Amino acid sequence: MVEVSEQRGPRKRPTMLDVAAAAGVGLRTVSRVVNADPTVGPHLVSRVRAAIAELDYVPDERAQQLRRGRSGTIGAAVRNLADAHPVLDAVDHAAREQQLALLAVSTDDDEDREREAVLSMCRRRVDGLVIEPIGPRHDYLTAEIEAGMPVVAVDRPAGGVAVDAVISDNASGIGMAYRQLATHGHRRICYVGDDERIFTGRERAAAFRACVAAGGGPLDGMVHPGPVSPARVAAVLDGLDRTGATALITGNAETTIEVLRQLGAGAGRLAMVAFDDFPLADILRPALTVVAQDSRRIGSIAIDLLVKRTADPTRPVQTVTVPTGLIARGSGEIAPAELR
Amino acid sequence: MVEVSEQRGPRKRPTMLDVAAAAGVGLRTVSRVVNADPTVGPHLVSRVRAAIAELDYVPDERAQQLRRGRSGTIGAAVRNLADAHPVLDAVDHAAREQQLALLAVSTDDDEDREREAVLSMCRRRVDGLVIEPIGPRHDYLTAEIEAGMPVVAVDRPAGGVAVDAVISDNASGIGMAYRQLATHGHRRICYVGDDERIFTGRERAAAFRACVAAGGGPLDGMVHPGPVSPARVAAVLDGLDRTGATALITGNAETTIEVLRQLGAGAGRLAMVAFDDFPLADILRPALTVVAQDSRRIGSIAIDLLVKRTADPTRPVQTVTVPTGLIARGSGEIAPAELR
DNA sequence: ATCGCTTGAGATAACGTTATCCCGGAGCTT
DNA sequence: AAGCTCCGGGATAACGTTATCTCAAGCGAT
Repeated sequence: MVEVSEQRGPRKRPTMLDVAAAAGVGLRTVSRVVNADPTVGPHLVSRVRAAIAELDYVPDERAQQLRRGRSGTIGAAVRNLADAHPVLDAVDHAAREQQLALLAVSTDDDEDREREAVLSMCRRRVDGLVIEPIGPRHDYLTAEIEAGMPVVAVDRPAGGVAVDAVISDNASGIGMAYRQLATHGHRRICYVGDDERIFTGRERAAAFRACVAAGGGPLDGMVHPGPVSPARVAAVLDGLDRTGATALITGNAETTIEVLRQLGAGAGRLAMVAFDDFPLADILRPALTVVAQDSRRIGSIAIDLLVKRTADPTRPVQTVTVPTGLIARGSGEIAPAELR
Repeated sequence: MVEVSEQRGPRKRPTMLDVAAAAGVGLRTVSRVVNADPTVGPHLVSRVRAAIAELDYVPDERAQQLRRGRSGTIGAAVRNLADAHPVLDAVDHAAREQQLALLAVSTDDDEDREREAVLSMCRRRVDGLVIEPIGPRHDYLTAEIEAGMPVVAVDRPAGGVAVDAVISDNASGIGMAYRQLATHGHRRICYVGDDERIFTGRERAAAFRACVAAGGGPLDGMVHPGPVSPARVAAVLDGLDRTGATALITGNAETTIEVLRQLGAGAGRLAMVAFDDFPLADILRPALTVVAQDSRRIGSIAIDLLVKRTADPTRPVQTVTVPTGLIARGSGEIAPAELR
């Protein structure tokens, strides 16, 4: 399983001083050329350029960062790097436009891990922090924020500390899901989603209750927030017959997938709208109607907030709510009579 | 859409010198305490600790890096951050175990973008580079490698430069897919996959041809390498009837998804094995039989190679091939007679 | 012809760490 | 009791940049 071949040994890296010596100019002049300072004569510029090429000189950005006081890096602590993460991708692209590199770590949905990762990024003096908060409290950031570290929370607000946040309009999303099902004739609609100890779980369950109350449908046995587990999902699905529910709203992607897994071939036996879009949702049969978050916009607003706060650290903290959108694909447009 | 609240202004960050002054000790002693040097008396240790807590001192890792000569960071240039990326996740976890941070950039499948991103990481003096190579040539890395930068290519080998690589056993994977279909009675098997200008596309198409040749089946009109596009996939699917193919092997996830999208409800009309596993493949109907790459292992081997090369830069360059595995879920186990 | 002003370029001091060197005092031997 | 080692701790010089300051030369203006 292992092929072998050869390689040369390493050699020392040239520094600005080496370039200066090779070009026969002062250290500062090399720095000026590297930074495209126009006050260097064209003759010297070309001499320095030649020396740089000759020696394969590559400036050490760590030293630049130290000297300049900025790291040109923003840190992103996201829940997961393995699964699709459109927000991270948007953050990556938006950061790149600002000439910022991205230090990415996954928090694995672990509170301690998040703290550790975030503080590690602070030690690296990143120019800003994008956090998908896990735990309820983020006091450990207080000192950093006071020291001027721009922080923005995405998806959920941070607790116990005043930071900018970008969150999806969960209530409106649930509202669209509910109305879509109601419009297609469903009166008994059930909701299963995340634990209410989690911000999004809390918001979405609350919004669902409000919809039912407003719509006048039955509420008893229809709302199922809680930790995502196969057993809990199974219990909810079993309960559908008892309550006579003909439609289901799932509150997050994880729940959605577990529901789909258990429904299997019986996916057509109830109407369904899922919170969170995901790749392949359009390939399922029936194709899945979803409430999609505008990840690209969330990411770019996050970076935008960071940049703005960097420019003006005293600006008021704000929470931006990004609209969600319903994508009708079929599963939510089945009338009760059409269910098999 | 915007809520406003308040925040305090920033304040200056304390340095080691400030801590030393506050604790009434020498600068060096603070450094020793921070680095847990045992040669500091317990009395001073507690005094320094108190000063650190008092001032909210956080060491500047950039300065440490500059002084120590190592950045404690490895750079990963991957094709895409938006989609699921198990290798990146594995790299993240493996790096963490080595106390290394992860600088992640997406190359967006663009050759120039890759070069730019990689060189940017070199300027940051990352301790190692994990690259999912895009273009055919990576000569731009020569100087860096000679300067001692450890580099490992994943998924595909790098061209024109001697670096370690971790790649999946594409040939064996295609072999398993082919045999699985053959075992279930298929004689006319078709392959559609990536462009042969791309390494994996080339390897997998070649392996498929070898399988057909060995199995004695028809080859004419059965092999369809090329850039992934809806039109090309449509053409291939149309051709299935003409050639009488009863089974299909797809060469990468992108192709697989396009095929599934076009098959829609007709997914049961041919047997299918896909190269590359993806989330939800088990939820499709029929559930998708796949050849899965061992992403976790690829990622951890990549970091392992980086660490080893850091320890011994003169060690021979090696290419590690990681086995792939067939996961039978149904779509590949349909006999020709069962096709509807 | 001298003065002042612009322009190009070098010397030198940071940036915030860690490593090297050195020193003063305690504890030991002879 | 003097000389020795040992050890805790401080002064100071790096690490590789950029910013400030200085200065010499060139040049038009009075």
